Amino acid sequence: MAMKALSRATIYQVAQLAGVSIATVSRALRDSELVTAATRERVRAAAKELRFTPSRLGRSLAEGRHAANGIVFPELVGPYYAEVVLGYEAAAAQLGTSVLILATNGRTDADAAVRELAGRVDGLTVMGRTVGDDLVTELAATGLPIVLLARDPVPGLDTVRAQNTRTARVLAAHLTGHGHRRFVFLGDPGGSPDVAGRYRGVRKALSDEGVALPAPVRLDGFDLEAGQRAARDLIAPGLAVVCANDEIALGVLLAAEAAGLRVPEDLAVTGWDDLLAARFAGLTTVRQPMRELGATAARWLDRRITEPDHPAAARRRILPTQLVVRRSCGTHPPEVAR
Amino acid sequence: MAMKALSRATIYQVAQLAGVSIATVSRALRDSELVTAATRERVRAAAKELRFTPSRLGRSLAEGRHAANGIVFPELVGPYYAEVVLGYEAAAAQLGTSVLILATNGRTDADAAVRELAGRVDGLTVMGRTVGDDLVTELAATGLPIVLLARDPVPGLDTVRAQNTRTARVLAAHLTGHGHRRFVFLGDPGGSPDVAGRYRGVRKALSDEGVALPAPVRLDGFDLEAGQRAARDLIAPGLAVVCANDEIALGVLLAAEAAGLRVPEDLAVTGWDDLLAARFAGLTTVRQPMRELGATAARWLDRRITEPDHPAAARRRILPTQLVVRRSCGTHPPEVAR
DNA sequence: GTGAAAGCGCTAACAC
DNA sequence: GTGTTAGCGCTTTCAC
Repeated sequence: MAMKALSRATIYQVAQLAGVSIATVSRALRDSELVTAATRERVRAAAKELRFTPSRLGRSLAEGRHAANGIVFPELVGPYYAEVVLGYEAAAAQLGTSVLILATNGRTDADAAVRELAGRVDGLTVMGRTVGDDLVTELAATGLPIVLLARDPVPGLDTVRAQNTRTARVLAAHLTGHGHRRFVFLGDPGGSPDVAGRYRGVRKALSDEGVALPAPVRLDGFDLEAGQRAARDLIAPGLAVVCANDEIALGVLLAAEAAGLRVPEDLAVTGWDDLLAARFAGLTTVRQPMRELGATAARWLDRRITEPDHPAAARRRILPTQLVVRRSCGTHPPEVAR
Repeated sequence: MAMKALSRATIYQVAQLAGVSIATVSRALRDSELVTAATRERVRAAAKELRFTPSRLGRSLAEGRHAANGIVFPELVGPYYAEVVLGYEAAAAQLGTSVLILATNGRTDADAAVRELAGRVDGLTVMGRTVGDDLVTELAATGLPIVLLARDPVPGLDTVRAQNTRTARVLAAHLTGHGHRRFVFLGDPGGSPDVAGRYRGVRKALSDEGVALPAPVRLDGFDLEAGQRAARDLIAPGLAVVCANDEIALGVLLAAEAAGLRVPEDLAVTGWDDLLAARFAGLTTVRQPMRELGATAARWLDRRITEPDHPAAARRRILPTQLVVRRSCGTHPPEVAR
């Protein structure tokens, strides 16, 4: 009987108890073919009695790998990033690797935090507006596998993103189809590559129809309050407000209600992401495959990690997104569901 | 000029380049007082030239600590867990530790995954319905600091949770105040300690007023679809439907609409969590301090890790929650805002 | 089949 | 002040 297991047992103790060398313990526990069934059993029993679990640190140091990878994202507020991270974690777990998360979240020392993270993982997924391309390039140059997610491509690196520009054009066309001619875009294209793409798409579709899209209205955030504040001194009857994401759009909806403007009769509003709230707010928006974004990044990264000798060309994938028409974009025939 | 930095530099290379021993490199880079300014500079320069960053593995192995801790949660679906995890990450980052996340998410090998995670961290936060108390106790017995989050206490371990029972009583009283007398509870108390507390509170408050609460209606999930399905063959005029969380409640709302029942005239519905969608659905619910839950757990865990010699008694904290009255619970005077 | 021993990259005693 | 050296806990040649 083992008396205590307070300080974790090491491979040496198991070896001693089983009457073998540490090498044999290592082999036996890893199901190597080079051990007798009898020895294996003896070692197993000893390990069990001592409640032995190999030290991750010792193992990683010896193997030269962490069996973990990291994801860096701007913030976990709002369901969007959460869903992406969940998809990532689920895929990584399936591949047998642990996940370290890092939210840069307006942190001033984001670079340092990412560098630190880089030292703990076999590869890194870098999302959107977190750190600059220079750091990404620098880390990639050290041989660290990196996948870019929802972010402008960098030569030589895999990139996964969602369709922005094209669906934004569809969205804009839908709005002009409703007869809208006066537009504003709420959100900072400089704040995220995704938003930049959406802005471009809307502007393009509008200019194709001879409608001008003013410069984007930059907000001090991506959340509901930011949208609400901005909308207050902006909204007016006849306007179509295209928002960078759903939270902003929901803020606009609240502001409109407060101002006594009806949506969509007086004001059209659209979002992006198709959050749960969008459905209940009757918000026209664009759905994106959030989990799939995360899962794809995790799988690609794993491939880069496990096949380092396979320096395949950088891959790029753009996952499709989809316009979801609800009430907020204009008056529809009655059969249009919520 | 360093020619390449493809394979990461080690402390030995820096030592050689600087013409000192590895011990001096270690000291210089860690701002030890035991090095001349001149030496320090020389080492710094060499390290910079080689783009040297100490190996996390080597360092952790030598120090005997990971400088990381983990959080285990059931799933990241729904904004609730995401917010908790964000609060956790933010607090941990401030304390200088990395965060490993693990979503058990219905995984059958949750125990194994948690054991594996336990080997990578200095401490663990275990949330809700993930793994059993037996495993938690076992891990705690090895000396691993553990904090329980949104989960029934285990002797000797710190526990952080949100107020459930008491606010549930307030909620139920509010409903009877509206005149409701027929109730159902949607959600499985066995599926989460939080839900169990909510059910207890509602039942208690009702029985205090001589109203009986039937056995809970167990769902096959905690999401919108589950609520929708369950509501279909359940809802009837005059019923007050108390839901375990907002997503279920939102599902009920959709089912009610489909069935041609008006809320709150024909049917009262309440949720729990105060998701963004609840606001737009006019759903009466209970707000909980999600980020604060995560942040508190992270801070408590850090304290346990950094002060192992301080075997303070197990702490328990119940963070307050708050009833948010909207339209769905009953007809209100006009001044009740959304 | 099994053991001895050499690392993996660092930190921290202990010498000088 | 700086260097030497012994670990930290494992994996993996290389002998036997």
